[in-house]
Amino acid sequence: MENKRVKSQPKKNLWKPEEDTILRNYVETHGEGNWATVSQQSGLMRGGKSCRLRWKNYLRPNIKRGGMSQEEEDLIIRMHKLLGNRWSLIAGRLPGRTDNEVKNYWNTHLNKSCPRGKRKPIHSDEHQNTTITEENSITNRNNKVRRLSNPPIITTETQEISTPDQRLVLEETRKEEGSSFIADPWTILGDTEISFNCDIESPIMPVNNNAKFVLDDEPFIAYMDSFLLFEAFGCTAGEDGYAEVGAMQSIIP
DNA sequence: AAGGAAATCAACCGCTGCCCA
DNA sequence: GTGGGCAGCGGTTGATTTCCT
Repeated sequence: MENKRVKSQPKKNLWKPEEDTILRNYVETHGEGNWATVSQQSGLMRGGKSCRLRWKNYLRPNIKRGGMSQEEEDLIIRMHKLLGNRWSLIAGRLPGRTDNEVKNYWNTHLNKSCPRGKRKPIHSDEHQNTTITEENSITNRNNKVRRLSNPPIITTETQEISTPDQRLVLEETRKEEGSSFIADPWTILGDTEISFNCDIESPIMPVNNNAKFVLDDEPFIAYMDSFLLFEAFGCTAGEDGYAEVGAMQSIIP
């Protein structure tokens, strides 16, 4: 079976090792970008898009291949719940993973209402421990069910985080990027009700409020986090530059 | 062993947004 | 202001692999 691909001439334009070498050498010499001219200058009979995709998804340094870890899978699930099919943003939270890979992984491993099939899962032991048990919940290794969506609760002073999952995502972001809340803006109100004070200080939208969100490492990621945070919670900049809170219902089904 | 069904994933396609002249 | 070129993104396709009967 292994040799099928070798024996039969592929109809699709799969990349050959020599093409990979040419492209890799070209990019290492000239740098990324100008994909439209790569094919002409390198001699590759490929379109710019194809070259860009091949480089981005397979040849780029630090690309991580192989099965997703439990942590990565968890993160994908949570990020997808929060962001939807924004694969590039989700992949941005997974070092070494590409949007294409994340998308494929979601479609083949995670986006199944009724998991079944003849094949063994790639990580059968992991899938055994993490399964989507119903539409809005996840069972983790410890067999604890985490609810993924609850009706949002809005108060006048603070915005409620409708799901503990949303807090997990943002807390993980904080941990991973070395960001720090000067004062924890989160307030747990009950089992599933968590309050978040949306007065946030960030590199792109400084405000001087009681709860400050400071991202001091990796400016780009911090920028993205700020963006995500503001986008996710419907924050917009007010006239005075202060963050204003929009309707959270708009992002929560 | 053979054939069919299902799963996987690399690659392509089309659309959108940004940049620059 | 606008039109062309390019990069990036998400959706889709289809070849290949794997499993079951």
